[in-house]
Amino acid sequence: MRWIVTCAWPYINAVPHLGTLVQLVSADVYARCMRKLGEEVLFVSGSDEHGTPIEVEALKRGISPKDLTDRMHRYFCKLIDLFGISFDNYTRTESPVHIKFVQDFYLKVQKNGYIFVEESEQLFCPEDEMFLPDRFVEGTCPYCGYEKTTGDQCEKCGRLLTPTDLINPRCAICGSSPKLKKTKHWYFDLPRFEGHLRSYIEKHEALPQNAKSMSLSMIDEGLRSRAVTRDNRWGIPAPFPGSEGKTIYVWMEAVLGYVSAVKEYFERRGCPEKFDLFWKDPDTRSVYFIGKDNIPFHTIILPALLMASQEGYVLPYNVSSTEFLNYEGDKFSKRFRRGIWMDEALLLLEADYWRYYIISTRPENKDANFTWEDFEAKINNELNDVLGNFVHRVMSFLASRYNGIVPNADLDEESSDFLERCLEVAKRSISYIERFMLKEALKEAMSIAREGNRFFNEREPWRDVKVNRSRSDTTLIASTQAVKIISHVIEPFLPFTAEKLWRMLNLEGDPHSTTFDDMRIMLRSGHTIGYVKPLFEKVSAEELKTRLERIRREIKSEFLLEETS
RNA sequence: AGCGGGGUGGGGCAGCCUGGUCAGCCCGCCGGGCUCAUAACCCGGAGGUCGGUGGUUCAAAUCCACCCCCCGCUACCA
Repeated sequence: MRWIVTCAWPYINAVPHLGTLVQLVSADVYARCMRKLGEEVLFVSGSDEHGTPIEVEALKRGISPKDLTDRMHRYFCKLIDLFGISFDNYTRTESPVHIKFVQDFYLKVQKNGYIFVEESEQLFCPEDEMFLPDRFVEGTCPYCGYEKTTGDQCEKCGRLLTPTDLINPRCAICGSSPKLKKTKHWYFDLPRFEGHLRSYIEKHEALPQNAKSMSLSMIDEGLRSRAVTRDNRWGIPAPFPGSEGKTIYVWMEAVLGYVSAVKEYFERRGCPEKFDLFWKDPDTRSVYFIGKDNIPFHTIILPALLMASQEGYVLPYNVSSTEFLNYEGDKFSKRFRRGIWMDEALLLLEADYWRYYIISTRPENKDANFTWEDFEAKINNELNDVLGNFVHRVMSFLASRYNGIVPNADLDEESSDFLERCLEVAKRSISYIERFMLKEALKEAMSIAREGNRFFNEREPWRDVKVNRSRSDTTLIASTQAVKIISHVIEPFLPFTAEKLWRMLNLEGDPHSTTFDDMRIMLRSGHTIGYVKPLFEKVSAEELKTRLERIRREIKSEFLLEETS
């Protein structure tokens, strides 16, 4: 089986916060796990850099959109690397391969008869010389009289609006009053795929229930055609004859990045023919880690586009969507500086602390809440006390009483039962990952350390080492082996910790390229371990908050890591 | 407003599809044990009748109806 693992393309109008990290880490855990199962995996994503918000942001800064996204993309690549997200290709929507792919793709869709043209009237700002998306028109709500509502939905009374409903409409960018102007757009004939989409979704067992029911109810309500083009300047030029000056709507091109990123990967490696093997072979499964807000783009728009191309692309195998991560009971907010941003996080603690927290609070069924108190508790009482301490008590015992050398003894029944249990738990953890239940999988992985602590306690090797040496030999062999098992099982979640364990155990190779099967291989007696050092340290929420405030005060650059590195 | 998801001991969650053997897990709390280990580890205990109301059933957290609260989407924000 081949796998294409992806997550939603981060929109890079600003440095992303921990919410974005949920999708990145989730996808990474899955990709790493699949690799260690010996599967063929391609893990891709990229920066989503077109669209109005970026155009506006660039306008505000007085630079070109390309300059803005060049810089953001570079910075983002750095963050991804520091968080240990193991992309095979992290690209961007400005990639020439992507641009050409999207243009060719839509010409093909048009040739297949799924594109039509229609004229409509839209608000246009003469000052900025651009058509305004609904969100970028402000005005007074005709229902409740709220004066600062936007053109899609009233922020006060919640009623749905169209921008032309607004009293005194204003351009949200410059404040001048927009005029109605005629414009022509190219539409994707989505309703024609209702039947195919319905049967795809109904028959597709792997799709989770939430994605299914939401998508089916949308189809039941009736799908509408969607405009493919926009009047934006910043974006991929629309390829249709007569569409000069228009660009492709960001969402209608960003979802195709999942395909183009694979194409780019193989072209770069000089084997473009492998692209078909990944995207057109029924033995390939594609999985998407996304937030709940964009399920329909992955269960409806993307499959419909793939169908419309008639290229035989494989349809999404699973769309694993999470709810939202909030911050201390509120939404993350850049404006109010509420939340934690990815670069700030790295200045406070190493990536694995965050990876652990992110997965253990992964909002799989309902919104989750980051609180400093919870963060401190999880890091200290679980990561530190359960995992860190188990590893450390075993390794330091081996170092101080055995000179760091794995002793020679046979396993007794109790200790081989223990190792059998560890392997079973490991297997369960892996199977939870395969079923996209990452939170549960991490819990299982941690419970190996829990088993280990119990085993070590019951066997009391500190007593045996004086009076019954051969029994404590056995205890240590089994316990050290459990540490080795942990180094495998934890790798998808905590890759940096897995590396540390690897070096501490003085194993050959690295924990990333060996398969899970290797965890069964016993450490040889006489093997010398590398070094012993606590894996983690405890954190103090108060201290972290103070440090964060200082960082925000002292580092003026928007790119924190560039100034400090 | 419509649609989708959620509401389970002090906190965080699982169970619900396929009704009984489910009230389970982690943290915290209380008591005990141990001393190899980062005052870490192990064992035991207290604490919930599963948002509300009504219904189906021999039996409901689990199915049905209505209601309340939170989140998201509703197609030109991404």
